Amino acid sequence: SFSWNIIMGVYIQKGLLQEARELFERMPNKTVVSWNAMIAAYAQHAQLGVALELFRLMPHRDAFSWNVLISGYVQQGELKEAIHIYNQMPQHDVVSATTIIGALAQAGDLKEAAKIFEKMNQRDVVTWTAMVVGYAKHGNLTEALQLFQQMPFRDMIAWNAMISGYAQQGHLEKALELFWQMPNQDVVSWNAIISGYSQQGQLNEALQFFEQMQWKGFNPDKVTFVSLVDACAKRTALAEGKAVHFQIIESGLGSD
RNA sequence: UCCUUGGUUGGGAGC
Repeated sequence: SFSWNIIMGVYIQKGLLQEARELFERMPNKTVVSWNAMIAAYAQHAQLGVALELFRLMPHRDAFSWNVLISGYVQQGELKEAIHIYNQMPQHDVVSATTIIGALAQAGDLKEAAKIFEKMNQRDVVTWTAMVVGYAKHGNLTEALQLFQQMPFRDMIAWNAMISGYAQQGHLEKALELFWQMPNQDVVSWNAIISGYSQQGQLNEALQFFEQMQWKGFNPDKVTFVSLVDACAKRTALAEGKAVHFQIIESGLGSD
């Protein structure tokens, strides 16, 4: 049954829902994972009705089943309905709570997000990061930083989230301070700074950082280049734009 | 212990 699920997963990944469904129907030994995967596929492809129908039909539901459905409603922007399902869930786990926290935070309802956050008995690094991002994206960097500092454990995504928060609000000095403070950077960290400069219209700083990232052996990606092109366009910096364009071709990302 | 759910970086298009 593992192998059936894996093949079904390939269909789903390619967006072949009909094929996945046919396989699902023909599977002699459907497990809860098969059901969950099928429900997730429909939920992510804006077919919540079908997802819900399968959810109701399935013989045994686990936490994944609930979470898959909840995140489907969140992804389709149906926060109210997502919360409604969340409230019907027999036992919330860290994923379901984090999904709702993330959705509330994104919608700007940080009070409600914080309420759930505080009520949770276990939070993990994902939960903390969702809160940090929520505050940062809504301009409350003080609260974001406070939570960030209170985190029991910080992974690279958490660092990047905090850095991006500062960068997006134009606080590049603070962003840089954290950038150099973090244990290791990845391409996302570099991009966060570069796009921050780009959004501020600080093309020279962005280009300087771009060079530096390459000295340090990081490969720029599509996001890096889009940020730079954007910065060049803002300043109508034709020469710089051409230089960046040349590097895009050189990097093999020209067709993206 | 393998298949299904939640957090971080960009311009545009779509929902």
